[in-house]
Amino acid sequence: MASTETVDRVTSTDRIFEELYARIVGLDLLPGTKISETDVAKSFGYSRQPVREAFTRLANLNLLLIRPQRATIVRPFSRDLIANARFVRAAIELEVVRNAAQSRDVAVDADLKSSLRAQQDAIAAEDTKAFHDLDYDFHRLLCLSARRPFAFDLIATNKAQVDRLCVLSLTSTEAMETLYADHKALVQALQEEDAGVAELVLRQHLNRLDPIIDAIYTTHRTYFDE
Amino acid sequence: MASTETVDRVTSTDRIFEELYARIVGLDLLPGTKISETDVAKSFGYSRQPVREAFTRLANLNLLLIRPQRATIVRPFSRDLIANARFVRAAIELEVVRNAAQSRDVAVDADLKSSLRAQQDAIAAEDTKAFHDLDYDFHRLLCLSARRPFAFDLIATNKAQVDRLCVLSLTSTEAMETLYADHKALVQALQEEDAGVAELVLRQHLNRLDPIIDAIYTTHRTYFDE
DNA sequence: TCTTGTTGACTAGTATGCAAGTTTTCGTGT
DNA sequence: ACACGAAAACTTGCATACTAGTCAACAAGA
Repeated sequence: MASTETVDRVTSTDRIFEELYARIVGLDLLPGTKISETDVAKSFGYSRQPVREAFTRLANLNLLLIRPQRATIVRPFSRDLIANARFVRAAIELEVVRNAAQSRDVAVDADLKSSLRAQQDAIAAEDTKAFHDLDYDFHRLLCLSARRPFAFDLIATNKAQVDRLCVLSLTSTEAMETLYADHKALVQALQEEDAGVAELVLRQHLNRLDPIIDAIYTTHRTYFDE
Repeated sequence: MASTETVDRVTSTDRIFEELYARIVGLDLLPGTKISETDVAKSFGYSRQPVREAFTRLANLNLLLIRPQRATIVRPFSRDLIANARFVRAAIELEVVRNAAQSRDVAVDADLKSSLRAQQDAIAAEDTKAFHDLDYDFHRLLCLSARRPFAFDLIATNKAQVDRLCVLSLTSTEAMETLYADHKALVQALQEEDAGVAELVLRQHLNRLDPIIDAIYTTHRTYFDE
């Protein structure tokens, strides 16, 4: 989770963390699921120790809930935590686009444009998975454009909280087109160095999650902790 | 570091973490200092295990640098990391005051006012330590006022990176008065629900660190990793 | 004197066993 | 049948031993 700048060396802990992270965010492991250090250790063929360290990392990301002497569970959704994650992501990304609008790294412009084209292709192919990946990359490029690459780590962390929820909601073609339009408008605002418009577009973009999250809350309340 | 909402139970890891955290941020442990799991374990009377877990927590906060099979050191200052921490803190806190200006929890107003008065007292007494604590509390109150208490966790985390640096710079009475004036102007802007002014005041407030950090960089370059 | 190779004292990563506390199960008494 | 209590089967927290890799000191050679 971007704590060390160099790759150094991949440890058992890293492998276990990556695997569990993907399974939790991909809802392969549902919220509330009990998950035992011993069991995971057996299934991976490692001892409890690296599993334990992977668990603490995941708990730091609010993906696991570890309680002394009690079973560790995949953290249920929490409207508070989701609101917090969205707040943080919005705060960071808004400052990113404000910075980008004022002093942009034009070397990234080509990548942004090419990302937009690829997004169009994904929409034409109705490939929601590809579009999701491109969306991830687009927001990463925004941070690069503002010369704040590190900022994307925080955005990604908080995005994961919400993404885990949104797996429950199928993305329609119209939704993708809306998001694409936002992206396009955002790039244009940045090129025109109009921080005000960029901020407005981004706020609207991020707020599009509101109805989706509300809908999931009503249909999947069992996965929430409230 | 606000990963679990309930207090649950204080573990050995918690105690070691708290102690080391205070010593690192207070510069009792200087940047670059080698710090061994075994030695710390001995001095605390625990085994390596809880020390190890405390270390990983501190590494997550960018206060320690852990490298496989190499000595763990107190993380040297890094202008990049400091810039990052300041960026994140600014982004969060700006969004906090914008929210506060639009819909404020008036129940916190009394606390803000009383904090301002206490700050005046600390200045009169030339008590920099007390003022620093009050400053910490003031910014916490701002988050409460915006109904975003959790946001302060992130602010505090990133503030710590910078605070660790600023211990090297003695706070003068004039500096305190400037900061106090900022605080006062900020509260007034919030009461007038003027988000624009509040944002400007806060940006200026946070930017007052610029010359201080530059000065420390020139005078204490040995503590930096560049 | 300077360079280089070897050796030994470090380091963190991992495995495993025990302790302390929680949850579940199941049998007993009403 | 139901309530209750004891015990067994879990859980994580912590201690300790071992492994593999890094670094520093020092001796031998140029």
